Amino acid sequence: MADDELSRVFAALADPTRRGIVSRLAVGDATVGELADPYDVSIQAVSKHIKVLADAGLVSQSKDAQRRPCHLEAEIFDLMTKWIERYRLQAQERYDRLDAVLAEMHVDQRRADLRHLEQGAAS
Amino acid sequence: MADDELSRVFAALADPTRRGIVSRLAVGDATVGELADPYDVSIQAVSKHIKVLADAGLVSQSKDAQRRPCHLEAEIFDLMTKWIERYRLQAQERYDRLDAVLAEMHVDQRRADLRHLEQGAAS
DNA sequence: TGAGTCTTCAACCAAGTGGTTGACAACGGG
DNA sequence: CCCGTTGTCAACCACTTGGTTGAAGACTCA
Repeated sequence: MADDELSRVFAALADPTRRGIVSRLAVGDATVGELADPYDVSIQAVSKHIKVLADAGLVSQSKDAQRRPCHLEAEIFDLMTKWIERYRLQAQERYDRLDAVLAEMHVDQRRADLRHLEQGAAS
Repeated sequence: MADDELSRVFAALADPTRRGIVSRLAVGDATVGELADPYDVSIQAVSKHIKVLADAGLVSQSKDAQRRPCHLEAEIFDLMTKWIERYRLQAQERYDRLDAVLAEMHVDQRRADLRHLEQGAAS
């Protein structure tokens, strides 16, 4: 994986455990232990997942005694959404233009049919 | 990487070369060779990238003699967008509620200040 | 048919990923 | 001050990934 930001964000979300952590954090902040609870992997593994999310800018951690409450950084989603929307819309416009071309072809075809009918009637 | 669809889509886009291919395809369909042209990796590597995108449902390929024109399947973007929006909005609402709470605290603080002032004036 | 073009398949390799266990740092409550 | 709790770091392992090269399949054209 390349180390640019967009790559890190997509890669971070390409794992169901990490997406689960994100969806849990959308409800509210939580400690590493709380986040690890639903999963049957070690707490160290979850700690690593959180590090990946933090490196991607999706999550931040603060200090509360020996606890490290995790917080979802929702702004970073915009980066993804913008990238996605750019190409989704671009592709959509292309399809719309294609539809327009096809519609125009149908009009032309109808005109040709009409001419053909007229010629047939004349002969 | 887990093999569920959302994971495949995110993982597919977690690579700058594959995002480049997607952005090229948003302009219009292209053959494997055309897609490989801008990159200084082998055509086989690009063919593999296209396979990853196809397995994620982001790209489809048709047949034109020995060519395999690639086509962007924009609908699959909706899957991601929906996932992202769900948690982005959920988090946003939470922040809005927090803002409301903070605003209310400020109001309470102003009331307390006011009482304090009144008491100070009375004493 | 035979040469040339476009693409994929197969085998291989270095580097990265997600998991483990063990050690340890940091902190709060008896 | 020690002990339990919380979390990270380090080393290791199996597996995946992104790249390579070489061969072969599928097709066109002379």
